[in-house]
Parts: sequence; C-alpha cells; structure tokens
Amino acid sequence: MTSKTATLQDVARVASVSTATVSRTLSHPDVVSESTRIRVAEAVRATGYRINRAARNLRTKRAHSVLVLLPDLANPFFSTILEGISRNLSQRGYSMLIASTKQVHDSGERLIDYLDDVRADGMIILDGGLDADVLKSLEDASQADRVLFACEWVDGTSFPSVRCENRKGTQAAVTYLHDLGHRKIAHVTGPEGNVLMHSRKDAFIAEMTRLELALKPEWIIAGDFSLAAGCLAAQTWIAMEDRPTAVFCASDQLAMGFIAELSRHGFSVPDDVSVMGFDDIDLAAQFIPALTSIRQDRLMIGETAAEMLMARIMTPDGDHLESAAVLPVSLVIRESTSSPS
Amino acid sequence: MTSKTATLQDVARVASVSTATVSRTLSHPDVVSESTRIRVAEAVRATGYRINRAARNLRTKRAHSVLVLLPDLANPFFSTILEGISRNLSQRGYSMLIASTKQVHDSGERLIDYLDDVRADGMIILDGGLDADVLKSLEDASQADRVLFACEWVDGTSFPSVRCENRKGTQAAVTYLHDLGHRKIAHVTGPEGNVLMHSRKDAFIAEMTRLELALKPEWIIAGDFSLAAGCLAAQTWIAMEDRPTAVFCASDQLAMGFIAELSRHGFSVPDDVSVMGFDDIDLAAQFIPALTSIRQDRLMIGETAAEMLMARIMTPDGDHLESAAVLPVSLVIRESTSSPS
DNA sequence: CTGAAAGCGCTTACAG
DNA sequence: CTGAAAGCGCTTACAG
Repeated sequence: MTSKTATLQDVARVASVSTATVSRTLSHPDVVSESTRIRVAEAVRATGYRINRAARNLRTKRAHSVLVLLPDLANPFFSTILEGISRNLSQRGYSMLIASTKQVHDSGERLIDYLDDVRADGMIILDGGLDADVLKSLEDASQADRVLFACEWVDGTSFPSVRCENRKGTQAAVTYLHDLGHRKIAHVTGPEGNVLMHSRKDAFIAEMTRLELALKPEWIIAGDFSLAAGCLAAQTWIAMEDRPTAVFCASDQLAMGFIAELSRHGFSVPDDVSVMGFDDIDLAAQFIPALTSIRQDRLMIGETAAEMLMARIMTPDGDHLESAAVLPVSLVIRESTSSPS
Repeated sequence: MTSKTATLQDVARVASVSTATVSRTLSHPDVVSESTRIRVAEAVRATGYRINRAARNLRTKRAHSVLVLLPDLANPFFSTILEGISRNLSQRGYSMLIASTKQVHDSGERLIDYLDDVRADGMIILDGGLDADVLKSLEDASQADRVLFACEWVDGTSFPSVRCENRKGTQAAVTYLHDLGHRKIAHVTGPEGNVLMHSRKDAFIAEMTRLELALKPEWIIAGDFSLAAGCLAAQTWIAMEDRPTAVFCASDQLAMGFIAELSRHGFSVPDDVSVMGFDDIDLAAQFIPALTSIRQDRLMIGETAAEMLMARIMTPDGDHLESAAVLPVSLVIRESTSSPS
C-alpha cells in the first residue's frame, strides 16, 4: 500500500536541508557539496521520493515529452521506428506521445496546439502528406525549431529531417538487376505527390539512363505503397506485350502484392520475372519467395530522429545544428530475383 | 508568431469575471449562468486561450493520460489495437503514453512508478507475460483498480480484462475443418506459459474430443506466435509418418511461416494440407494462399479497453463495474483451406 | 555552497 | 450563481 507520495518537502525535512537544496541536488548535483549530495540521496531513498512531473513541468514550462505524428497508427512500417524513438527518449526521462494526423485533423485541433508548453516539447512527423497550410503555420510559429521530419519530408519547408538514402538505394537496386543481366526493368511507384515516390522514381530514371537502358513510359507503373496497388501493378504487367524481366517496387508491400497477384495468374517469381522491394520490412524475409529488398534501418531512423530533436530542444538557439541526417541503406539479396531466363 | 499563451487570468480579465468563474465555465458549464457562459466563450476565443495541462494536473492530481504497455513495440499485431485505444482516449482529451515492458524493465523503473499521480491515471497492459512478482506488487497498490489487461491476461490475478472469444474461435476453426471432411487435425500452439496458448490449446483438445476425432500427442506441435516457429512446425509436419490433413495454427504468423516452409519443400496449400491461422491480421488476406483465419476485431478490443479503463478512472469506487469483456470473433474463410484430397 | 521566498496556472471548498 | 483566497509541488533568481 503506497500511502502518500513523498514530496520535496519530505525529503528536505529528512535530510535537514531546504527544499531548494534538494531540488538543486537532484537536477544539478555538481553545485552542491559532497556531504549534501549524500544526505539528500539517503533521504530520497528513505522517503521513496519521486518527482511530481506536473509541478516540475508547470514551473519549468516544459512538457518533458515528445509527440510523434503518424499518418496511420495501424501501419506496421512505423512500429520499429517508434521503438527507436521510444528507446532514446525514455533514456532521457522523456515520454513519447503518439497521435495520427488523421485523428488530429478530425479532432479539429491544430498541430501547433500540440507544441504547447505543457503537451510536448517537440514533434517528430512521419507523414510527408501534411497540408501545406498546416505546415506553413507551423513554420512561422516560434516553436518551429522543435519540429522534425523522419522518413518522409515536405519539399519547400525548412524543417530538419532524417531520411534514408533513397537515391543510393534505388541505384543499388537497378545496378543489381542490371548486373544480373536484366535489360528491361520496370518500376512500380509510390503514391503521386509523395516525396519518397518522387525521390525513388527520379533516381530510377536517372540510373536507367546512366546504364543506357531503354525505358518505355509504360514501365513506370503508378502505385502507392500498398499491397493492393501491387496487385494492380501485376495486372498491368500481365497485360503488357513487351514485358519487363525485372520489376523494382518502391515498397515491400507493393512487391508482395505484385508477386501475390502474379502467382494467382500462374506466373512464378523469379522464373517469369524478378521482383524486388524497398524497406526490408520484417516480413520480407519470410515471404515466398523471400524478397530481395533495400534495407532501411528503421530502429536507427527512430533513434537518430529522437537524438536530433532532443539536441534542438536542449539548445535554445540551435541554428548551427545539423539539419539533416541521411542514413545508409543496404541491398539484401534473397529469392525473388535471379538472372533472366 | 504565437506571442504569449493566454492564461485563465487573461480570459477572466477580458470577460470581466473571476478566474474561478472561468474555470467553472470551462469544466462545469451547467453551474454558471447563460450570460456568463457566453461571455467566457467569447473571451476564450478572443484570447486564444488553451488550458495549461501541467497546472491543471498539478491541481487535480491527475495526469489525464493513460499508459499502454506492450511486450514489443515492433510487433504489428498491436498497432490496430493502439489505434482503437487512441481514438477513444483522444475523444476525452486524454493522451496515450506507450512503453514496452522490456524497456520498463531495462530502465529499472517499477510498473507502479508509472501510475504516479502525474504520469498516468491508468494502464492498459497487452502483455500476459509479466513477472508474477511485478503484478503482485501492482495488485496490492492502491492504484490497482486502474490497471486493465487486453488481449492477454494473467491467471490468478484480479485485474479486469478485455479479450476475444478464444474458446469459441478455436471451436469454430476445428468444426469448420471437420465439416470440410478433415479427420486428422493438428494444432501449432503459442508459446509455453502464455494464456492464449493454453486457452486455445485446451479448447482445441476439447473440441477434438467432442467431435470424437483421434488426437495423437504429436499433433500438438509446440510453437510460439512467430513466423519462425511456424517454419519449424512445418518441418515437424513434413517429418511425420501419419500426416494430419489440416493444421490449425494459434496465430496467423505461425500459419504463414508454416505455409512458407512447406512451399520451400514443394508442398502446396491447401492441396497437400489445409492450414488456418488465428487473428486475421491485415496481411492474412494478401498472403498466398490467402489465409483462412479467426478474426479478432482489434480496433474494438482497443476501444473497449479504453472505455472500460476510463470508466474505472472516472468512478472512484468502481467495484461494481464489469470486470471482463469478451469480444466476438468470426471465421473468415479464404484459400488456405479445402476438403482433403 | 545554501536558504527564504516568490510564483508557474490552475481548481475548489468556503462564503456570500 | 459568483468571487476571494489558498494551495497543488516544484525551481530559481536573489541574497548571504
């Protein structure tokens, strides 16, 4: 039975010092004397003291928490990123709040409302699809320097961001398929307007050009990142007269949908066509056939994002801080790709 | 540029009433006069007032947030449940905090620490694998009535819980396979010691008995809920002399791993063996073959859990409240099952 | 290095 | 129905 929670007062009484000294000892141990430090530590233990966060937050005007904004809580792509963010934050005694952009929108709250002194000290946005208006108002606010994008970003805004090497990953994919002997390579894209879609599509076209490979317009198949779009893309591929021998999909989900639909129509991967994805989500290795993909280290993306945001929160004038981190990707070769037959 | 955030004082001044009246108007609109209500509403709009949560929390000794405890943040099974919890909470102006049990453990904090007045008002635990000791100390605490389990639970403890009809789901699965004509049915279980594992396994055995089907001991294959365990189970199945014609897996991931491994060895589902899962995760419908499964409405699980917890938080003495909710499951028939050939 | 004291922005008995 | 006043538990200049 936890009776009454001990307060600073209780600790001060037990340690025979003032509350000011207890507070100092706890937050700036180096400014008090050794003996005080010991006495206070002892009193904290004896009383079972735990800080009252509301009181501290009210006094310091800090929330000691960070808000993570997702497009969709139910998308498994984000869970590992959250794990990374959460690890980093909890280490610092910060909490992670989570909201989905849809939900924020529905509730009629504005994003800026979340950057209240006492709701969240900062914000990590994993959704590049936010309204330009919303972002503009955020950019103009005084709290703009405590907003950071991860994975996705929005061109034309000044927020710092953490992302993976989308270009290099795409180059690696195309080069790998080329090395296997493929000359007719198609690309299934992400959703129109998405920055990742453009980044990967542009890199795809550039790399095809560099390798002097022919690229028919119909070989760029419009999709989004979903399984369903992958299925549709497969139907498109099936209907083609001159079928590409390899397909590079902008996400693993697309690749899985693509392969699934193909298989329903009697085609086999990689015998009839090589297929690869992007992301290397957990399931990629277990898929049949196991998916060749471009791996993003999502744990590191999360940890890096938290790290960068916290640096900004801690530094009042952080203009000199790095405003972008681009994390490495790697090619993971599995069973869904082979030399053309 | 948001200059200074308006306080209650500012609103009071503009509305020409006391801060007490503003506070009352905002939290108990029915106790003030109509005209006051209007004046205050107007002043709130004019000043752009937003409540300072730290101040309110300090005063009311409430955190206005709920902690959700997961075994593993990176497990996609939980995301839809979180979405459901989050929807319900945000509607009430409550925030959702998230932590993983592993992380809590590593940080050396005790669970009870989270139920601080000002960290979280309640806790939803999605992990039935918590230490008995940890739970005991939680159970004895005065805050025990603000702890609730969802999906999983721990036998022998008194916490309320939200769960799905594990027994009925299992019965439906076995009956369905039986109706298809299967007489030799195996079960791949969840992890040893897990309540869901036992619940489903017991129901499986009971149903097999009821249908007067033979059940060889080796047809209960020990697994956990993972893809990898499904692969191992498939190897076990392959090595059997007298192979069951249908396999009921305790999770979709198990079923997918099972099918994947089978396919690598040249077996085909459902031609060589019918396989079904449990959960109906998003991917089940897209898997090849699309997975027959027992559907849990995870959104509803989340919403119900939040609903029940909030009822307890709001009711000082909630002993009369429902202490369990068992949510319906449904059989979803897809392509991974058929009559035995 | 330490203490007395003010004050962060709310809510809520207590009077009226 | 409304106001004056106390107080939630901290932190931090300001003195000493």
